[in-house]
Amino acid sequence: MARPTTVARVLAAALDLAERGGPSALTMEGIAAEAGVGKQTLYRTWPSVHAILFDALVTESAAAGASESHATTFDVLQSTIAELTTEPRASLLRKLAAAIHSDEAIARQFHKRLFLPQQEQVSRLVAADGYANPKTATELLLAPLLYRWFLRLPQFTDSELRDHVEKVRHLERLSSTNVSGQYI
Amino acid sequence: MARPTTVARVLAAALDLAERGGPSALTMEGIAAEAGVGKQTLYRTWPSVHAILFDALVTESAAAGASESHATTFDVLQSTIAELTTEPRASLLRKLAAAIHSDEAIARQFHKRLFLPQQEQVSRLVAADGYANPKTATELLLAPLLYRWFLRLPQFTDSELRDHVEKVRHLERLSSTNVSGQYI
Amino acid sequence: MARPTTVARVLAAALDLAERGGPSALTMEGIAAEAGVGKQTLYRTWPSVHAILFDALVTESAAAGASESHATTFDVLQSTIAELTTEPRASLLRKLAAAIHSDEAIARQFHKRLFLPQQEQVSRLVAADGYANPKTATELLLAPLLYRWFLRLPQFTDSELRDHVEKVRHLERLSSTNVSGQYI
Amino acid sequence: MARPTTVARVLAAALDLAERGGPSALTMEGIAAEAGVGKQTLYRTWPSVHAILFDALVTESAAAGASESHATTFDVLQSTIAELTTEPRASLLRKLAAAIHSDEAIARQFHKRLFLPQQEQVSRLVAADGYANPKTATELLLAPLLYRWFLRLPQFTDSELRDHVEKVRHLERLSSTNVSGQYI
DNA sequence: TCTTAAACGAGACGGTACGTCAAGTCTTCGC
DNA sequence: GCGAAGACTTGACGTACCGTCTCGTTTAAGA
Repeated sequence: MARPTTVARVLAAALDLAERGGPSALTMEGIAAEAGVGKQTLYRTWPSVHAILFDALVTESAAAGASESHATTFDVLQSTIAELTTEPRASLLRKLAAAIHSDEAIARQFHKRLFLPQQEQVSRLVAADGYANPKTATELLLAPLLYRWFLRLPQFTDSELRDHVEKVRHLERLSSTNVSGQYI
Repeated sequence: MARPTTVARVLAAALDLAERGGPSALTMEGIAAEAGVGKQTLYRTWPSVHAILFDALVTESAAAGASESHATTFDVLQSTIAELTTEPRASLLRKLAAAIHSDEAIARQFHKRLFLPQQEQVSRLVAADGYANPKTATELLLAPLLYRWFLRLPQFTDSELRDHVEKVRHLERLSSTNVSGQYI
Repeated sequence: MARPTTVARVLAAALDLAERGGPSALTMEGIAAEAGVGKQTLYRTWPSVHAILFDALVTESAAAGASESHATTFDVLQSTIAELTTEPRASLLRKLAAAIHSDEAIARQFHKRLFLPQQEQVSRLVAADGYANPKTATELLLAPLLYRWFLRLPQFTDSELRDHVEKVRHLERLSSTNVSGQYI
Repeated sequence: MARPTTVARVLAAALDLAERGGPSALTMEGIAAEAGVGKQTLYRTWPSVHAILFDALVTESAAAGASESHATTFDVLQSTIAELTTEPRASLLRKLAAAIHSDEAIARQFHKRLFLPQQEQVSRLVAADGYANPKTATELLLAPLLYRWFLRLPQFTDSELRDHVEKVRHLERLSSTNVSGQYI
């Protein structure tokens, strides 16, 4: 519907504002002004600021990430941390995260479009590593990262992250033992 | 500064609105109208909606919780989940959580006034249980709960929660073994 | 420039909208949508809504009126009233009348293309009736009609109109007497 | 409701804009900006631009006119013409007149608050002059003035106006004769 | 007991952003 | 390659809250 150049200008403006003005600058009016675009053009294509942010994030991922194949669980988590803390992505994510708490639909979108891909990457590696319960292992691996990001605590350093991965690995080996006899 | 009856009316109004209208109804104007109070009365006592919410949450805790002494780690986590999902507390927490993402000061307040008490309760029990690293154990226990709340995933059922606690307990026993030699 | 079918569709759409939606529905966008035509097609042929309305009025006159030869002054005034009060012409005229007050050019067009013909028809009859001052007589005859239409007062009934015409006729006879001696 | 100083600023701004920018500048946003006032302040007191214009006109009348007692019919009509042609009143009236054609409620307000007082002044003088039908005489006197204003024709000069008044006076004397026998 | 200063309700105020509508211009694509 | 469809910028609409600021009016304590 919208012309490609217009879309590009809008998403670039969103990224710019995220980096320069912080999350509170990410308003429909602000983006329109920054992009040199009418408000109606925004509303014609995106129903809300959040929709723009999703597109901006996806675009930015496509541009930046460009599918590096991560070798290890550690690498994926490390790059997840990078995503959560590097601007402008961090600002966009914060803004979306705020919206998650007022609108369940946005929560679903966030989960599906932004979080699941990350999660599945971890899951695949975890499964390849022979964990007994890849699903819970993935949660145990990722949850503390998100927990620290959400509460704005200091993130894992590389060595802490390494320990964290090791710990969960051992846990899962233990679990598999458990399942096979000791506790059932 | 403010009269006790006024404070009570305001906090009650905040709780009412949280339950009835969802997080988006929690505005200064809405609370003032609901409480039958002038806006300036609100601003005289609280600098922002968030400050009111903190007070409302603390008050509600005092009224409801009234310091049950939880015997086990499981019980504490179970009641944490209840807090995260029972109205009106859930709505207030969502609203605050949203603000966390736009204001670091609120994040600190949230962490200090609402989250740390919970965390320390867990920590004490965990330490009493003889975990080698109570701090990381606490994080491993709590993070998945918050993770699911944040992403609005289905929360742990009682049996899942029991498994989760067991898993972390074994992990920490293993870790302590590790530390003493096997893996280093 | 525009194809005859397009022109017809546009003018028909204008008449339709005038009848159905009242004067506020007569916008470029509305007419384009109603006619199933791009906006640029409108602007290519007509510079403004008003231009379309003029064309629609002229077309409608041609279709409806088809030049009945009115015998008497009374008949002409009666049919003038009918024009001012019968849809869809009434709505188009109201819309144009509104524009008269913001744009002098439209006032001139209105006067020249829509009002003068009416006026001259009256003038001819009045002159034929032997009035001393056909010009002022015409004004005295027409002004009250327009005055009532403009202020949305109840229009002349047939008998009131008959009295009105009689009164002006006598006035003019008196005037001619005056002119010939009594007051000069 | 609104504070007197605010009202004064708003009405002054409306008069200023009418004089400087023409009728198209008389928008809610424009007035708010010119008056240095929030839009909500306008909407709190007046439902529309037109309501502001009515107030501005009434205020301006009160300030300017200040109840000159007109001696003669001619004087009243002369001052009516002045009102219709002197800025900023002329611009405000044009703007209102435009609205009359899209909204009947405004027509009623216009008639009641702005036109009737004028009309009654004429009526009183006409009745004092011993006209047989003061109501129709008033209409005959005023209609041509409004007619020329509406169609933006040149207004009556003083001498034309004098003739016009004389003519209607004679007409009415004739009418009274009629009524008493000749034509009934 | 009376006064007096504060806290109060009410809500006007200047702002910012919302989401919508129409104006008039510019671009793309199908016939 | 012309013209219909419609995307574009602009600007006004009317609304919701923001945080500040008067207003009188309680209300509670000290004189």
